[in-house]
Amino acid sequence: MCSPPFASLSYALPAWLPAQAFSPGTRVAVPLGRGLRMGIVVGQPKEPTTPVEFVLKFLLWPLAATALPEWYIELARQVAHRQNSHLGQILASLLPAGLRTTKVRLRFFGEGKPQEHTLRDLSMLTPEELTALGELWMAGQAEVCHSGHNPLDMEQCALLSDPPWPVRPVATAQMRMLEFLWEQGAVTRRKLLENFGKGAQSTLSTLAKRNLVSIRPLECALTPEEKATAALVPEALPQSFTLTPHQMQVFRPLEEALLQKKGETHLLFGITGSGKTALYLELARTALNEGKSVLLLAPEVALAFKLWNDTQQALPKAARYLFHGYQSPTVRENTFRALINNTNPIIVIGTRSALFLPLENIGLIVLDEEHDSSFKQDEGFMYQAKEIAWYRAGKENALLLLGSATPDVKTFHAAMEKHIPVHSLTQRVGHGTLPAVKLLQLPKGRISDHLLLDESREALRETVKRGEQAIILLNRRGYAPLMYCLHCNTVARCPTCDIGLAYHKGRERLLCHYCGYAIPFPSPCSQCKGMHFLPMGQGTEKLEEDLAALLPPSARVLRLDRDSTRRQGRMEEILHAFARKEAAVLVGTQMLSKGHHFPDVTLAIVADADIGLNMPDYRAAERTFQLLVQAAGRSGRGENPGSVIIQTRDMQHYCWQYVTNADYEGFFTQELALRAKRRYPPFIRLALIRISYPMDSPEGESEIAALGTDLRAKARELNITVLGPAPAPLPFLKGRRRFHCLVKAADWPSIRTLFNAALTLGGKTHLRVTLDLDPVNML
DNA sequence: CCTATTAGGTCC
DNA sequence: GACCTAATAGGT
Repeated sequence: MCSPPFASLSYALPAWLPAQAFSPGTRVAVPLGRGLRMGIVVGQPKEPTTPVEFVLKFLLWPLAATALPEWYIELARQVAHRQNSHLGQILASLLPAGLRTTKVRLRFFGEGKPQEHTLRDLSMLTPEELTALGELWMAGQAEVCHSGHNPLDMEQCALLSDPPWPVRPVATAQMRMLEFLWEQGAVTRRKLLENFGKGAQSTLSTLAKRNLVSIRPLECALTPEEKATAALVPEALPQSFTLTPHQMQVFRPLEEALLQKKGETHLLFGITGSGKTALYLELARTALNEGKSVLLLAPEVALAFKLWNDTQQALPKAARYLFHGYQSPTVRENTFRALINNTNPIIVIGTRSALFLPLENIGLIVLDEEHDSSFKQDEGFMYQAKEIAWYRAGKENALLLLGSATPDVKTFHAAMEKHIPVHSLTQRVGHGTLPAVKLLQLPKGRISDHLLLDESREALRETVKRGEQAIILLNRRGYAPLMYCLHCNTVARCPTCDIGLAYHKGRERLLCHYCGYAIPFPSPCSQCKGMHFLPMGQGTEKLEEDLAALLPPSARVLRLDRDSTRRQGRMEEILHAFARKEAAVLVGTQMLSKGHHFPDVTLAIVADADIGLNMPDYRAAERTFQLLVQAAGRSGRGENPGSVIIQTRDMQHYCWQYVTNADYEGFFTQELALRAKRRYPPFIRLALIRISYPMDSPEGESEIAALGTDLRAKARELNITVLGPAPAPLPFLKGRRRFHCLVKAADWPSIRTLFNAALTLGGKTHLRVTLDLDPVNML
């Protein structure tokens, strides 16, 4: 059952269709209660199990002639077990929306004109009539029509410009709709109208008339933006994918591992700019020649897109599919359908969700930038793509290749322990050498007007004067992270999260980065009605503004962060404009540190290197190291040598010496020693039990205490360490009070046992308790 | 005493 | 999630 109650229920095989029409994996319509539901046949017990306590209902009708492969159900079963959730729940989140609906019409081609039935119609027919239709179905004389042809579902609404929008402040309906689209991205017309109720249609058409919002038909393959970008690429990225002798040395053993089909995992440890992509593509070619399919995964859409374009160049004849979470449901559904029971060798390129496509006959799975935290989904149903990829590769006897310049400490530890073979690329392609790195001391305590130190500013001016490009990394979006009211000496805070509101100048809003709460700005202080505020600290928006004043007017500055890329296709536009040298400087958050290839960038500045270092997370140093090495790797990839400036308040931190020398192994050794001493992964298994209750619930506090006592008692029994429950680093969020329990154990099963115990002991309380194995986000 | 509202459980 | 039932509060 793929909608609540998500349970596995038993149904009787009907007389009107043979059993093979309902083989495992078939999507079926079944009666439930007095309605109809969509479900998936997960098995056929040979003999009736227990004596029947109730009368079974009949399966009504299959929703497709081809079933999902059995391994797919097994994969879902494994995931469900690990999450300890229902199989139906998992299947529901894996299947694209169109395959979960019962709103279909069945068309039967008998004698005379074809007859159409909805499922509700079918459930009213007599067994004799159904038998007649069953014969047509089995003879292939029937089809399933998805009634997605309603224009409401086929049109997509998207913003055409960034805020602030030229709308009168009194036009609240228009403003709300624009804000909604900004938050949600492109949505179907139905979704938009459902969210705004009556009058929405006229608001929408006004916005469309004023060219603020576009209404376009949904495309079935690529969105218009994607097509435009794909067409742009050859001129923007003239890259060669012929392997150098150095790359060949690494390619041979990997090729051999691929051909042996033993389901092995290998690590490709190659410095930034060493041409890992060329190796992936050459291996993909090998796999295709073997008649095997290939799955190429990147941590985020922009990088998946880059791989997509690279594949186009290197393997123009291969059948390819792009798949990621920002595609429209229709596009994703089409890809999903096309892959069911496909046996031809094809390449699928995408983000982590592409792992759950029903792609078969896989010879190679690549996880590029394997250390990236985006490979873990940490909301909804949580999974680590690396584990799923490992499972899939094992089942398919495919080669799983993990690639990174800064591997996950856990992966590298496994490699050092000889569990995974490592292949190193130690030279940059072409003339590129690794950039020289310089550390600069930021003044302690005092908040200065300018984020960039004189030396950084000078280096920036020089770079621009030479006609080269620079990138500046600042991991803080918005204009200012805090707004200080000069009248009552307080900071504007989010009412539900108690976090300082960040000022976003372009949007003319103060907003909470954790729950999305937004208020217009300027507006009077909520405490004292004062109108005088002092922005504190600097975000990317402010930096962009300062740079415009610092540099000659001819040197344009572009900004890449979550705000500037909200509109569909904007990220590609910005990256391509920068690649085409339409701007001299690109300012951005960590988005810009990842994988992009700009040959003319010779300077990378990390404006505030300490931001990530002070996070309450045992991986803070690892993350910072990875981020900085990746960012540094953007510099000096072309003919000219590059340099990197890192501004920090804490010159003494052990992280920096390894960053300046790009010494991964040195960092690894020190980090590992620290983790062994402090008992952190990879030496133990770490999990986080998140507990929260509504702020207005008076029972919460005592219930937490009771649960804590139970947990610790159970933990002693299982020989597990439990710390807490303690208030979470963000103690209030979205109107809930939040607590954490940090769990350290020797293995995963005992943690799961503990958690299940906690759930039953907790029983019916006001608490919401969730388990996060190997948490990525510790806030 | 009757009806409107709601919390809780079941669906095969 | 949708729907049914039992329990409860509020009104006549």
